[in-house]
Amino acid sequence: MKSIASTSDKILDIAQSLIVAGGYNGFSYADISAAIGIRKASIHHHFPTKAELVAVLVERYFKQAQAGLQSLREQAASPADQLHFYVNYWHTCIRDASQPFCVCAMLAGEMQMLPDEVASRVRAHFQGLAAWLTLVLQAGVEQGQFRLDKRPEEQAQMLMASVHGAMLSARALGDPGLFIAVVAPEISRLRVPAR
Amino acid sequence: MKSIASTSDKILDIAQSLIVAGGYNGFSYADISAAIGIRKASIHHHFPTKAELVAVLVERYFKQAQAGLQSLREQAASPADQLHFYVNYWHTCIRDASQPFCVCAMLAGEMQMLPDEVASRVRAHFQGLAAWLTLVLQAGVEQGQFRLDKRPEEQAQMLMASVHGAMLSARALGDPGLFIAVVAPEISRLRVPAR
DNA sequence: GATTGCCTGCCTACTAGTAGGTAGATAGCA
DNA sequence: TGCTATCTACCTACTAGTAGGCAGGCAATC
Repeated sequence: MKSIASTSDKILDIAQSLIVAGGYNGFSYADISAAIGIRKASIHHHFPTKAELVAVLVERYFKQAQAGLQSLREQAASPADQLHFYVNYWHTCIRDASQPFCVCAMLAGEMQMLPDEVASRVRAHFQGLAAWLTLVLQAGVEQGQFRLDKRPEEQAQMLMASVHGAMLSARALGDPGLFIAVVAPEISRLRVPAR
Repeated sequence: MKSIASTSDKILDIAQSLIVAGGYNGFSYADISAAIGIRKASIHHHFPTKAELVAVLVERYFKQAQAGLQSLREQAASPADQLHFYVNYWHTCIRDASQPFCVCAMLAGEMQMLPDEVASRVRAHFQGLAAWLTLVLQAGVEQGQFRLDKRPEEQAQMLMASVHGAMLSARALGDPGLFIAVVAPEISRLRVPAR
């Protein structure tokens, strides 16, 4: 079960943290090389081109995210809890600076100049996240936990925008607490008043 | 009144559109050079370093934004109208792709690796925008136009996040209409119900 | 059981091209 | 004259990517 990370996994890990810090054009093979103590050419052995590296990276991120969200829906007690766990995941990441930004949110900003194979995967992540949020909101309405002003799909888009915007504000203003301060009220207003 | 744009203005204009497209690391002096038909070295005459160019650019953007928001507060009839005009400005920019993203939102993502003189100005823009939104919301409450769940400063942060997140979603999903679909309901829910 | 050949992972050494930036000449203008 | 804006020509450092080699593992063959 416990296995040491393969070189290609290490490359992806480092690349991911570099992208989170500075985007697609914000890192080079030389940066990765220095970070994991391997020659530049060896990275090309695993990932022939930068576009391919990032495409694989986003694909991996997409799958991890989908799996995580899926298991959240299976395990967390209620739709409200599912939402709570989701935002809390990011709250923790941002607070301890382990991954203070979503890779896909980062790349979404650079969409216009991303290689196609990367751009399409970033788009897929946004669609997947919106779909998950829609399902959770729908379930919450059915169970009488949420009351929405708008259709679940629209409310999901609003929530997703709120999360990504809050990440941006937290980063711009250098205030990790801002993330939860923005997102928490956005969620709690969906809940039907306790009686 | 009508004056042809100076070379340094043209440089800033092009640089701004390039940053909007690809961020700080997404453009080079060569790109600007090609776009306005001037040699690379001539750009260095106007802006010795890239960091300085972008710092001046963000400063200019900050001042333009502040001036625009200020005059909006003086001219627009009501706080609700002021908010309406603000989001409509971006709605138009995004729809006709003239400036489909806020420079500072773009740069905020790259905050960690931005030169200090740029980062501080990006932060200033976020603070300025939040302050403006706070003032508008406060005025709206005083005039009985808005009813807020939270303190105006918090509500302003939520609104700002929503706007930036909506820009990101619109870009990621390639759907300009998504911006207003997300932001409009976020604003209309602040208004007290008509009676 | 040794030999053969292939595969993986990494290496050194290199390429062409681009990055930001500089030095110094020139042309026009006050 | 001196200033401003531009130019040509160049620099160094770095970019993504390539060529070719080499050590070790694995597996089929003799």
